[in-house]
Amino acid sequence: MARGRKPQPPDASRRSELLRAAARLFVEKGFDATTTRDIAEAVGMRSGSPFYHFRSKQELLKAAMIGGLEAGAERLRATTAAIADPEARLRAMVRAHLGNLLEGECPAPMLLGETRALDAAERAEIAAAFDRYQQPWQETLEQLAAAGTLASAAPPTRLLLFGMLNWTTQWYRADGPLSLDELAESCIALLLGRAPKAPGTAAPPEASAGRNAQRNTS
Amino acid sequence: MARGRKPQPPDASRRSELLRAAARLFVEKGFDATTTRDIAEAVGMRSGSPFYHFRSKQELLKAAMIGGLEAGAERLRATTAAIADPEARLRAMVRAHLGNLLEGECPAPMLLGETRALDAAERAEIAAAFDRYQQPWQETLEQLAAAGTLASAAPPTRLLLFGMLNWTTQWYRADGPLSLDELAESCIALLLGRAPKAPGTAAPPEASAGRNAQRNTS
DNA sequence: CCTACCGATCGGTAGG
DNA sequence: CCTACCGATCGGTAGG
Repeated sequence: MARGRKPQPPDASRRSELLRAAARLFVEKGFDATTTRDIAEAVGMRSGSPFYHFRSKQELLKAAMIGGLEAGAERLRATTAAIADPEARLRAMVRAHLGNLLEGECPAPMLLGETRALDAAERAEIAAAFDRYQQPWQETLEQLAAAGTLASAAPPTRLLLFGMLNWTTQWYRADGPLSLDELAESCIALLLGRAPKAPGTAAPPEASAGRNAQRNTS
Repeated sequence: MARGRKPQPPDASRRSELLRAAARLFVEKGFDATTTRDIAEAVGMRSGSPFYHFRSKQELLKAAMIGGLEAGAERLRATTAAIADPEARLRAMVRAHLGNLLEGECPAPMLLGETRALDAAERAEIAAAFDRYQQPWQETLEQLAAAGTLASAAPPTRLLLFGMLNWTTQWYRADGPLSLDELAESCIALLLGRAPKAPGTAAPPEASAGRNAQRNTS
């Protein structure tokens, strides 16, 4: 009787520890700037040992992205499937996606740019995982368009929405003045053409007094 | 009489050749994956020569970003300043920004993530250049909000809009079915809560038949 | 999973 | 701006 939790060949838990450490480091420092030694050290291994679990650094990235996307998709489905009203469902999806993104649960979209380092076949696998993640979104957008709540659900809409959401990783700070709930509400408001209704989001129109409070990059 | 076009110390044209090559390569392959040898070769120099013009690889990145942002801001101002109607002005700004971004004129926002490689002082300089680029946007958004055309111009609005626009670099393909003008129109439509009015943007609500035509990543 | 190590590459510099 | 080069780092492997 070994001490593993589940009966699996080498040591499945070490493998997923490596994956989580790799994902975190890739987000923090980028794929190229993260060394396999960094990853090994983060889980208490020696420099050569990650290669016992993964053939290459690229495979670590691929596995981390696909794993993260699938976990995120599952979380999305779980918090969303039971909601019948499309607007309420979209609100929950936006909130869940921002959580995936900004609370460290599924930073995969932040790593999209790093797939440059992968070859075509690996990129295709990742693109398929992204497709699965996006599936429920298009459906909900079309329901909203059919109900007249959303002006258009033509293809660019979903991609522009993801842009709005995913770009938050470039400027949102958890210690800033905006909570995740308020941010989600702002996204919905912009998308549906309404003023945000959550408390505290609004600021007097003249605002400014030192530009904006949020960290200010593009 | 030397053969330079302008009377400047070392050789100003070689310097800007290096900057343009560096910007292009950094966008293509990322900062870390681009070697100073790549950059040298792109302008026909030997491996050590870029360091005659720039102290370090980091300085190349910093100069390329700031130069690109200032050129882009100038282009934005030029195509925009004379337009009095705020909605028409925003439309022109969106179109100009997408041109900066996607037609290779000012890829600086695509390099935002690469500033990880820089130290705090360099990042601050770049943030200041981004601020200057964003200045005219906030004003126009506030005019639109005051006129009731836009639901809210509170701080997140501008950042969410930039997200929508900047993320297009992750999925837009010039050889796809969507022209830049149509894309700009889609952005405006989403922002102002209207159906896109340009020709060809719309697709029958059921669309699909193989997911979407645009390259499909988050 | 560790020890020991290799081959290649890279940013940067000396010295013209 | 070139030649020649250094020191350091890095992904990956052999061989247990």
